[in-house]
Amino acid sequence: MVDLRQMRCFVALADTLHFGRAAQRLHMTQPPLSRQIAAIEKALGVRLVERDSRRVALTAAGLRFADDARAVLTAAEQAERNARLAHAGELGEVHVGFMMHAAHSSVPPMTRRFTAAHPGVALRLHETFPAELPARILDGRLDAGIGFRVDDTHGLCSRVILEEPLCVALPSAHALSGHASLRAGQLAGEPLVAVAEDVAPTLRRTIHDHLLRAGVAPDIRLETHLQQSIVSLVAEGLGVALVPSSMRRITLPGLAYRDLEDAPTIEQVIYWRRDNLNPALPRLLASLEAIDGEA
Amino acid sequence: MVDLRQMRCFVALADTLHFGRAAQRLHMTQPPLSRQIAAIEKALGVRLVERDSRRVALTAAGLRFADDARAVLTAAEQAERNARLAHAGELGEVHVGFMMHAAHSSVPPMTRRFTAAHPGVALRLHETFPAELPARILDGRLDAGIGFRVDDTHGLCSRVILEEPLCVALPSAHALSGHASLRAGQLAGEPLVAVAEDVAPTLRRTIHDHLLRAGVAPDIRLETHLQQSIVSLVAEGLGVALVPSSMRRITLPGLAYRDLEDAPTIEQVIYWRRDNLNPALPRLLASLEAIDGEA
DNA sequence: TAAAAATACTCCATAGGTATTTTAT
DNA sequence: ATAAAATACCTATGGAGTATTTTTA
Repeated sequence: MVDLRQMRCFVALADTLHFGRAAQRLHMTQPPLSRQIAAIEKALGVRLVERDSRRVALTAAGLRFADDARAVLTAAEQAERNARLAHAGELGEVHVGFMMHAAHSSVPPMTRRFTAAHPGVALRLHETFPAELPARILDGRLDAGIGFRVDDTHGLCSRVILEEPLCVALPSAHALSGHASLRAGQLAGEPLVAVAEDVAPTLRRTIHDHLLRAGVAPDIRLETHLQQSIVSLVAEGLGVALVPSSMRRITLPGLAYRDLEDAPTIEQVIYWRRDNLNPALPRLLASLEAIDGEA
Repeated sequence: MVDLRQMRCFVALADTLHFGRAAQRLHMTQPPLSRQIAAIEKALGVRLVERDSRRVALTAAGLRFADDARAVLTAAEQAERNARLAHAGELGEVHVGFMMHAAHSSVPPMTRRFTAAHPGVALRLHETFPAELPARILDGRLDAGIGFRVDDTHGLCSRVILEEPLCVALPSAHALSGHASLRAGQLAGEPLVAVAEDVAPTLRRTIHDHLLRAGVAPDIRLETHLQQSIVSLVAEGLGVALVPSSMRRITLPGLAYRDLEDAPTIEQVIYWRRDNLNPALPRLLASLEAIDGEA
């Protein structure tokens, strides 16, 4: 079979149409070049060059092979370059799962920074149910996940990327919506909408503790899996809720948000498998530095 | 630089993820394969495979390189295949120039046959002024030309592909158009339209001789370069003409054709450079066998 | 006759083989 | 203890160099 060295020989000859000068360009002498060309023709069983002592000309097959060989050579160079780029984390893809509410806080600036800094790496964003995130990271389908703090048990690393206060989401027709800001105590007796315990235990506990400290017994009437669902239900007048401030980007008819005085904060973290060796992952983490506050 | 053999080694390893089995697939033993992989990694300066005595796994760069290497290998195989096809005249292109009136006789069946029989060869048809045909064939821009017989002087070969009788083109308002067919003698005194002497000497001479034999002195009033122009001028009432029968395909308002009794025939030939080594040219010539009469 | 490609012969780099060691579970 | 990759060492194929011959305009 014809190898790359032989293709390089042939391309040089096709370019120069002169064995001596082609050999010179290849940093070799003429005789081995003649032998390589002969070897190629023998391997293919096809005459590629018409030559006599005065003239070297490509046959139709030679013309074709020159083109194809050039393409193969550039593809081979590209393969090497790509391998180095992939190793440097500048070529490839990163799969990031995120809980939907992050789409309104950390995800947009992260995406802008990362794609600008590393145009060769495709950032694949996957909207994912909170409960599925750790599993998909552990089985390798995702490189990283963005969501609420998670128990760092099973070989996952994490880093806080955003800390935001909770605020109150309430029906705009609600009596309390007349106030510019609310205290936890004012929520006494209100039916609450919150995420299920197993979906976001930290958030759930934060809300619980804050209300208890204000002497309010939490009365959770409805549980959902997504922050989206919470505000939808609130907009329908089915209760009030404490949600991360970035949810304020989502506006719905009948829905109002109010600041919560002395609001507890909730952390948004990115986590990934400690032994993930996608070279683009460190680049992604770097793009998340100092995003806090930018959102 | 990484060569094709090394790429084959790497692809086998990427496919099997096992040095021993990959080596087996490559018809070699494990140690040289290990060395080849190490050599690739050294050449690239990039780790492509994470391995220990239990597990072999590709890195991100390795995954990328495996894909690219596969592409390079198939491109290399394609290059070899293409060279053989081009040699066999089954891949490439043939450039054929033709005088316009051949577009209505030999060119259509030739095109149909050739493209059906040799789908890999692009048949490039070039409408060409008669005077330019031999020059373009001699300088290599055309592989072959289709037109009237030409002097076989300068290293050109030719073959007759069609022999067709002349017929009379005359204005439909002309008195002679009342006859179903005409004899040469009836054209006595009619102003004639004909191609210029230097454009198609054979045709010109054939017409001339035929009329003279019938005792008619040719009265050529207008000379053109193309058969098209002749019938256009005839349609405008500027004279009558003797044209190849295939011109009857061209109908114009005011234009009529009539058979010519004892009509002389004119040959259509294909000619090419004797030393043309386009392997597709013999295929083209073969496609022209027995076209005579089919048009 | 001269320019250029082909051939003859030599040497060495390297790919592959066999035997063995190292490594991690 | 075992399966599998790495290493050591050897052999031989083949690619490149030098010198020379052949070819054709």
